[in-house]
Amino acid sequence: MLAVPGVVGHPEIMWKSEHGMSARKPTIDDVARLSGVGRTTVSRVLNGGPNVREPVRRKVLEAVEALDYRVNPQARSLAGGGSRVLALVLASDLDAEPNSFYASALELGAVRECLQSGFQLFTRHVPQDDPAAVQQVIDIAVNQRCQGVILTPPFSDNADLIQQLRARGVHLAAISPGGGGRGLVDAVGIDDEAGGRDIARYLLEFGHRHIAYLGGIAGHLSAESRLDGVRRAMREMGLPDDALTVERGDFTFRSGGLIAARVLALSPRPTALICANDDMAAGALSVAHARGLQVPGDLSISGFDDTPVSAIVWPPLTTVHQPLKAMGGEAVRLVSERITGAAGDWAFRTLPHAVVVRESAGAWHA
Amino acid sequence: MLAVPGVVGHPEIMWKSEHGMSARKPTIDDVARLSGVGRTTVSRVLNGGPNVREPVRRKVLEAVEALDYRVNPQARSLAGGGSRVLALVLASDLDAEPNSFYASALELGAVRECLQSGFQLFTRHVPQDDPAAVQQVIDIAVNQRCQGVILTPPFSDNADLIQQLRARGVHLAAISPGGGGRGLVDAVGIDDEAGGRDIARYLLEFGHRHIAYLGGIAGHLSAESRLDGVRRAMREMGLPDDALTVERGDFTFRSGGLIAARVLALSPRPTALICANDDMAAGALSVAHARGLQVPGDLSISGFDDTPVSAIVWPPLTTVHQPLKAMGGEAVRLVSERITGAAGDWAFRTLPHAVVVRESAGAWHA
DNA sequence: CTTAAAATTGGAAGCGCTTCCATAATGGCG
DNA sequence: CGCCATTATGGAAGCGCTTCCAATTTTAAG
Repeated sequence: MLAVPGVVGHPEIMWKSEHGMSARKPTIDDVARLSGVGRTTVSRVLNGGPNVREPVRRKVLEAVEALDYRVNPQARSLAGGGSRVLALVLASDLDAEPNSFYASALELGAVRECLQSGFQLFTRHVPQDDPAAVQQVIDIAVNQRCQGVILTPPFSDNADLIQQLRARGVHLAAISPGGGGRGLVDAVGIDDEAGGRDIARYLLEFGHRHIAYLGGIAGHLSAESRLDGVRRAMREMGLPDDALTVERGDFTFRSGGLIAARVLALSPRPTALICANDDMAAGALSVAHARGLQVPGDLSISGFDDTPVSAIVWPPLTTVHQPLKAMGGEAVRLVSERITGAAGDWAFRTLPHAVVVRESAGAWHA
Repeated sequence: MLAVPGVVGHPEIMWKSEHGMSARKPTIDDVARLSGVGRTTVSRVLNGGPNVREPVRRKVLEAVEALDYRVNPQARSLAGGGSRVLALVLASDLDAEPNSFYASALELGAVRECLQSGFQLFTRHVPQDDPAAVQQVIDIAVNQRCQGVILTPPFSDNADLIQQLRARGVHLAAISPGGGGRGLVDAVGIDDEAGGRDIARYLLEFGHRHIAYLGGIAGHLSAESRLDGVRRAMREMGLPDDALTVERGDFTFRSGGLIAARVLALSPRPTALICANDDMAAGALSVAHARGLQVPGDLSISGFDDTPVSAIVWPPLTTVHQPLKAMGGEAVRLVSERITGAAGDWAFRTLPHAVVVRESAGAWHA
């Protein structure tokens, strides 16, 4: 290590790196002293402020390097720099396994963007059906002094929650809001209605005429518009309303199986199952296997989301791809723009979806 | 809201809840004023300190309630109360899907425990094969001023990383360390060797005599001892060494399929595949399906971990259950004990595992 | 060369909390 | 009833940073 003039006289700055903890982490004042400028100037350099001449900036940066200095985020936050903390709120049924792949993909995309924009991300799972859920989300945001919160369905549609968070000065972005959150908050999502229409069309082209839709909870508005899309596709193909049977579950593997069993007992038996997400499709697939039905020979099944689940099951699921990572990243960008102060109307960014053809859907044996 | 004596004269405390942000969040001084005690006393109550008389404590708590006061964690941290931030570090191959279920289960358990003990948890995914991984983990810990870090495999075995983090005053706990981390750090895990032995025995009892072990990367020590267990079981059953074929992948679905394909081309063909985790088993299962092999009729397959993947595939996987949530929780407890100051030798808590019998393993057609 | 305007820079005041230390109240005993 | 050991309580000093504002240096006109 260099013999640093400014640091002389502060013997407690030494690092006893061998036997445990260092005596003291370098502070902004250490950097200021070492680079021979004022504390304020260092702060300017660190925060990309204006009015710093190039040679000065370089000197400061060198000192930062030499001392391996890192801004203390807690101090920065206290001093008014903003906590730079964002929370990603995911719904989950407490002890049931969360829809991990969906959540992970969103999180991954969000974290990556946070790294770039210098935010810190917390991911928190909140039991969606809990009546205290709203309060819990607020607690998360307020307790940690989050500057922003990213809401996922069905929280994206909770106008009350949105209102309350905003009243406490928290900036927001929503992922896939349906009617509720739309226009109330910055958001990102795909065109769910088109997604539903596309997958339905794909199936109808194989000639399927009895279709069942395995949906999620009704309050999940974006998933609900997938159903609207399915209905539209059928109408456009001139099919009667009773060609479609609709049943609802809760997006879990288990409920997919339960509903599939119910639907497969119908007569005439549907030849295709359109599921609201991949997990439910996987559940339906298991039931099909258990009954010895060939997929897609006896029964076509489609998923939604294109999470890894769709590739893991057999046969792999034909599904609708959602760019979840990109959605997570975009959500971060949206809140961060709000935090930076950009005003204006609530944005809704629509990202592209696509039907991913694998092997679980096709024509059926006569 | 109550007309609060102490607050009079501070008109800026009002909440303009309608049009956006509140003017100011209540501080500890507001609580002190309202309850008519000193700031220090409030702090004591908030932190469970000694020497506070019951009526005083109650008064303070009432004021907290009335003002909906929350400690500002940033301020507390700055003042020396410790950041109360923990980081859970997970390995992942950057763009490959992380083993989400494994990660989520650990995280869920950890978060739950954190809620109880008042810690804040960050979950961060670090590309394991990156040479800069160690530095990245250190950055996460240092930048956020984490008090503790929970390491998962293969970081649990990285003595260098452990050393460096400790040198910076970060407290640690490791999940499932193998040789490397064992004895260097507080840790929790199952008896992997016994787990491997148990599942191997289960299969051998069906009479399998040609077995392939689909392992993970060799550096993943705890998974490696599962293989030791398998070997031991075979030896105990008097089987020759060449009854076991060992191939390695990287714990992903994809590599499971790749290796399975290779192994199934062997002659004589193994009648059972023991996989190092559920994802690889799922990959192997897909390959079996693709080749028209009956499972378990033609081929038995077993997983490890008992993540939801094992229930989602068909047939559902016989696997070894790891109490992942409990492990996550225990890890938090371990670091938090260190932070609180309990000294002593490094602990290793062994949690119970169990063979979960489902349908992917059994006897084979003669 | 002056002189005002613009660009840099640093001093000082907190942000909300914990903690050290001094002060005040309480209690046990002789 | 006093006196000293406890037990309670509050005052004041920072923790490391951002930011307001005043001071200083440049630069651009005049």
